[in-house]
Amino acid sequence: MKIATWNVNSLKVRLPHLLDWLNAVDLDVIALQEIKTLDDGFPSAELAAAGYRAVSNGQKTYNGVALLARGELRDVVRDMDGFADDQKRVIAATINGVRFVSVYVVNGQSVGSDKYAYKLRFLDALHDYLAGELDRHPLLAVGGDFNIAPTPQDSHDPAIWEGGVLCSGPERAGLNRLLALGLHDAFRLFPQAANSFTWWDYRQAAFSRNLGLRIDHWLLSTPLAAHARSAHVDLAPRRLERPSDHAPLIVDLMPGV
DNA sequence: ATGGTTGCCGTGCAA
Repeated sequence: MKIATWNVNSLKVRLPHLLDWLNAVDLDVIALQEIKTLDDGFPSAELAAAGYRAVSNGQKTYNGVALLARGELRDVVRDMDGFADDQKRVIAATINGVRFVSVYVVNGQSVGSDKYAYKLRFLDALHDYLAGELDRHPLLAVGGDFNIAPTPQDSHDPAIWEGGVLCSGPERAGLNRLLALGLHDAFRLFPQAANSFTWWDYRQAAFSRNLGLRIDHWLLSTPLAAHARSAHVDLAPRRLERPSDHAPLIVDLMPGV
């Protein structure tokens, strides 16, 4: 089973890229973030024609997440129970016996800002939410834009990024608390090239200079991580004209999970 | 040099 997570930065704008990519890469499950569209405007027919069912938790202009699958999506849950939030950042569904979560973690703007405080609260809520999901679903895969680079090697220049938003201690502590639940950063289960990133700022030709961060992740529960056979960033969609600022992260799981 | 790029029913704001 091949799974991917991709922050598309507007599903409307990126739909041609997404459809071409789905055609080129044989994926079973895709977690999308920043779809920036209401469920009403969701391109279900186009995706169905490409062979995918979809569920979404959409919002106008900002945020919004979705899950696509070749198979049936069961027990769909939107948002985190008990965390009051107008922003649509979480959706979960069970596919082929595996529980999937697509999450768009708060960006946080800058350390010490109100949005940063909201990010830390969101991470706390995500911790409690995923603890519950793990209790119910031993096979759990959480994919998304976490807006956190786990270590200094996950930014192109620690001198610039360390301590700032996306690379600060409290954010990393929040991510490490998720891992301490028994989740594993799928990308680091395998040897990877240095300077592997998933996001590059649109400005200053950051992508062509590989000035990026690794902030998109698949977190796998221990029984699921045991079935992972590879993980890689797919740079092809980021190279296209008018791309998302993120590249997809693909994880291959052995059949029969 | 406090810039720069993208997407949004927007004309500033969030990323």
